[in-house]
Amino acid sequence: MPEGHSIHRIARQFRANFAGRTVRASSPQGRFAAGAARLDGRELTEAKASGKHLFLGFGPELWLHVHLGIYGAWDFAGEITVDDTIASSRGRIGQTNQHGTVVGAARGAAEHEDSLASIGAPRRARLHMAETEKASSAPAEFPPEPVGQVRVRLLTDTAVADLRGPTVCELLDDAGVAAVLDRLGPDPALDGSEQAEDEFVRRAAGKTQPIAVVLMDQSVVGGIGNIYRAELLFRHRLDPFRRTKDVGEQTLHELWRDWDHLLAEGIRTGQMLTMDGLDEQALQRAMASRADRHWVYKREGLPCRVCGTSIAMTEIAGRKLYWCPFCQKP
DNA sequence: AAAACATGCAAAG
DNA sequence: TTTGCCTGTTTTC
Repeated sequence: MPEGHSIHRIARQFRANFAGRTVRASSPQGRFAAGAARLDGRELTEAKASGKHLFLGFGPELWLHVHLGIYGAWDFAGEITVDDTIASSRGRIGQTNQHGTVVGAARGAAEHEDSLASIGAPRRARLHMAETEKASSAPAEFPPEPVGQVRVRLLTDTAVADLRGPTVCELLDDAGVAAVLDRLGPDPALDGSEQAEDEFVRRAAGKTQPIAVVLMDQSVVGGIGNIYRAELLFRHRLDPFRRTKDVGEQTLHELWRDWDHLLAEGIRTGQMLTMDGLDEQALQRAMASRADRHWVYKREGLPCRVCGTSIAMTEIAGRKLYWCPFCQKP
């Protein structure tokens, strides 16, 4: 279920707790036994994300490539770093100032940094990372017994990471990683350059498919899922069904920059906050209820926050699409 | 408590 | 086009 921000946070977790460590690798479930055997005893050297894809490097020419799909999750335990704004309570989100503006909102790739004030020294804990995150107290024993269908377990002296339910879990060499990255569209959190922005516009601009479909096409731009798609379209008051070639390059550039902004916020907070500038009260409501968290996503039949029109929903390309028929008129 | 649903994707048919 | 993944969350009974 996770969209791009979650995968970047998982990559960061691996950098913080596993990079530079020798790992024991196994497949408690058995379905990745051969792959785990090849990883076993090697050093985890690198962790990066592009779109919804995670790449863990194990020295030269050996990568673990993971895609979580809908059900996938990583569970960390042991001596691990924890983002305390998430914690077990589902968290307080970023400080807001008197204008209701989010303070410290990242504005680009340069600000996607690992060193966040909210992440302290490693401590004994457990951390579930999927589309949402939940921290809890550490299991009594280390390493803990695998729970459920653990495809891969990566274990250091002090930390363990269990992968369950992935759509993709495979080993690649450098060329294999390059091939995957090549078929993926640019990801502003991986590459916030102007070239990446131009690449997105180039990949999108000529398409006759609806903009709602193209935004979720991972070969056009990385990391946008069903929620960010719906919310981006509303934020730009765009008719979801307009052919992408008719959207205009200016708007495509604006969509890229807004995605950069939302993704940076998602990575920073661990939450998909798609309504900027909420006051404290609205923020509390948003945290308490999904229906109060977004402009249109999962708000079918509820009044549009801007014009009061009933939010519409239909299925397009097998996924539910939410939009305001008035604000996002053709 | 049980059922329905989902913030994807790839493989199978 | 359908199925499998294999789980957490939300909704319904």
